Amino acid sequence: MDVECNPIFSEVDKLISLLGKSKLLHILYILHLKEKALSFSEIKRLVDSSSTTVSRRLRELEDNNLVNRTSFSTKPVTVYYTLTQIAQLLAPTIQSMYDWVENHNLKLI
Amino acid sequence: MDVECNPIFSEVDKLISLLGKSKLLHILYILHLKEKALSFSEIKRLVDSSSTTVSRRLRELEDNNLVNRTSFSTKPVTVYYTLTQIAQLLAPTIQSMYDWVENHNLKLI
DNA sequence: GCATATGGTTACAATGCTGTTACTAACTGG
DNA sequence: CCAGTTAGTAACAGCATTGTAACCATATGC
Repeated sequence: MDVECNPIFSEVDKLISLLGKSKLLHILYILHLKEKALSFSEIKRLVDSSSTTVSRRLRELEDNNLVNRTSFSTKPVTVYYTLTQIAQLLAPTIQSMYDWVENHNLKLI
Repeated sequence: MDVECNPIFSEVDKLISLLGKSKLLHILYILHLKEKALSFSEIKRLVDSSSTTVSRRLRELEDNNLVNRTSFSTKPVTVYYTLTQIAQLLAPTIQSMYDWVENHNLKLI
């Protein structure tokens, strides 16, 4: 076992710390469900959060290669976000978390 | 979608906040892998953490019905922890998180 | 000129979480 | 009596995260 020596455990720590940030999981889930590129304002509306939070989360997701950011020179500018290939492989895991919550009506503290 | 109105989303928030606490996911994972009851000190050793942290996490897991706590009147007293049935249903999700990290050698920030 | 829309950033105070240290209590063995 | 084992708890300082409010630039419509 040797948690302290196994690099997998510290990498999982980073992942769960990232996923635990407010709204981040919902952003990934919504991008997965919609199966298309979403703009900043669409994401902001769908997760019902402030610009600050959405901006912070999208930046962190991009830094970790979990979302692609593409900006188009429309007027005004629009920026679209999609899941990266690696994030799409994580999507079933995220989905199963939502399913678990839904199927066993919990009362977590 | 309506994240703000959907009770599933706020329940998932609670779940991910819980899972995000330090060492908590590792405790669940180890209890899943070992497939048997583990004592406080075994858990402490396996996840390589302080009494304080292990104590806090086990208490939170118990409060959320994710672990069973059973104490035996040996001398000195021993306390054993196991996954609840509902936690066992979450175990594949947790396993898939570890697998994802292992299979796509990441460099998360 | 002014409001609105897009997509953000900055600063700040409050809250929450973390690790460390010290401590408890019951019991055994020497 | 003293050390060691089991299973924790209490207090505290420091760090991280959060939400709020204000602000920025660019461009269109009236």
